[in-house]
Amino acid sequence: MIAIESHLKQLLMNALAPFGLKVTLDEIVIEKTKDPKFGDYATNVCLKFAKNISLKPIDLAKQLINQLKDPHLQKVEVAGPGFLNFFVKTETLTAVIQDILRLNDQFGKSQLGQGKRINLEFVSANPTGPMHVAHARAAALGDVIATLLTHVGYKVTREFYVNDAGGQIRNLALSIYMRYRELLGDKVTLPEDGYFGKDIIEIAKEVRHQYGDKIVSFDETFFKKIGVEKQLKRIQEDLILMGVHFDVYRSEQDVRNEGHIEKTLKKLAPFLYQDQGATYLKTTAYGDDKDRVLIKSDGQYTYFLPDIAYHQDKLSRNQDQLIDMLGPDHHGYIARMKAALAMLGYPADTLEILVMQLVTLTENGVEVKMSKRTGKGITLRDLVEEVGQDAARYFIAARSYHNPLEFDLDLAKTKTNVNPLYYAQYAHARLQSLLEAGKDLGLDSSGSGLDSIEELDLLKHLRLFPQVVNQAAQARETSIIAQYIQQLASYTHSFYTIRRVIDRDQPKLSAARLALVKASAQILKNSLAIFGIDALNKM
RNA sequence: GUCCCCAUAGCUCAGCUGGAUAGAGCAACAGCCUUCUAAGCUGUAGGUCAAACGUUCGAAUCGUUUUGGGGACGCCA
Repeated sequence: MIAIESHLKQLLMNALAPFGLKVTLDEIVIEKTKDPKFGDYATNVCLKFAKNISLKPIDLAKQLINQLKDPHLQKVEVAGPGFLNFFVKTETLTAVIQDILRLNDQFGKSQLGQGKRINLEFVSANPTGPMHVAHARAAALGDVIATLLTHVGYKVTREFYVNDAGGQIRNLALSIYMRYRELLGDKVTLPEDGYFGKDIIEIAKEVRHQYGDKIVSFDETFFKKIGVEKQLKRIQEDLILMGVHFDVYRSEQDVRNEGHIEKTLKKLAPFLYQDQGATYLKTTAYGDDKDRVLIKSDGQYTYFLPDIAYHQDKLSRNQDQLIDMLGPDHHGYIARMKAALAMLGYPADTLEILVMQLVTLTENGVEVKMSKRTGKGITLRDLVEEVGQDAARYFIAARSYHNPLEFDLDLAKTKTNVNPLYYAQYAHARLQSLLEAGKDLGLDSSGSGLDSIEELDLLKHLRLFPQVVNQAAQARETSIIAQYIQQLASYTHSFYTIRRVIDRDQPKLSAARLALVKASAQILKNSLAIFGIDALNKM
């Protein structure tokens, strides 16, 4: 299959040269037309560059058109104020069918990333309690972005940072201990910043079951270890519910124990200073709006210092680029972490931070804040149990991460056309049933005889898939794939309804249409696979 | 006060490396099943792209300002 956009760009670049216009490929914009009367593709180069050589756009277009002879083009027209409209030969458009049928699930993949290693850190929920809907969003998005990057040739490591050190974990340990004492009949006062959830009582019960009543004093290390283990296990169970797998769980405590902090401090030495007993990092030297404390006056580290050490640790594990996915409350953190990495000598684009916006849930048009079961905030588990893994993943990843997400629970549960995931699945199931019913007719992948609007729309859209995947990966925008899927499903349903595929009086045309059906089904499958969703053969 | 995100149809959202008449789904209305899955299709209606100014042959898209909404600004993590 010829990549028509780049082909046309090349053609235009060569054609413009004799006019004294030196234009790079990147400066030439080829766009898909909205209206078939403008052909298949259009360019605005004449509008853009005519004035450089003191011509009217329309005159340049008229002269240029004679240079634009090409075997793939049926004709080229000048339109409007100076657009060039390209009408592509049908044979060129149908060539995509053969490519898809040859490459199957490889169609759409590329080597754009050239094997570059990307470490994508996401979720990293604190092991102090159950994961909530915000974590669900991070989990689904991160996982789909990772798949997307893998598709375009990056080597991706999915990483979860376990915040198992620091004050909050001490609070967790203390909370479990107090609940444990409580079980033994003691009157206790829970720590002010403690954790009061039912999960803590459960853990205390398990501790008592396992160790009996013999623990008399607060052994911080012991309770931390127990607490983190239990909570992390729960988190991992939840991630499985979401269909998310991490390659690396990296413990903050390990990062600390392995001496990364000391090493990092040493490297940062030129940028450190003391003030009122605290150690500051001069992040303002690299664009932050104020300097940040690394070591508090009581000798404890802030969160920031181990986190710098952690980023250094990730990079030392042979990673070319880091991507962090964070919630909106962390946006202030971007400048300081980038500053720190710059001080450590890394190029500015080493760290990329995706700031994800908030999630709200609605039911019957009303925002749902509390879980019906627990009366607390809605957990990831509540969400998956309510709508299922596929819908949860699709609804989350179908929206751009940088906009707030309104998750409509009713919609995700609806098994009708209202639900975009069902719409796409239904399209796939219908195509599969055609292939089943028409398997005696064979497939004609040459595409000869396909010339209706419905067929051409579908063909043009199928051709776009590889570049859509690349574009989505580069923008880290899974929503672009969802848009593509909805459009593909729409073209598929129109084609299905309007053109009869299996017609035994016209076996040649049927075979050609079946090949198109097979190709379309394959791309529906490939695109859903990016979301980690299996296409359904029957519904 | 500073910073980040956002504002497009009644609702949920696309479109934003500037381009021809601003799109989709839902909701509303009118049609389409004796033949491949009606969980579908076709059509009608619905808009001051928050506002103003600017850049441009051309602005929903770029810039400035204003308004409105959400969030962040710790020796918390």
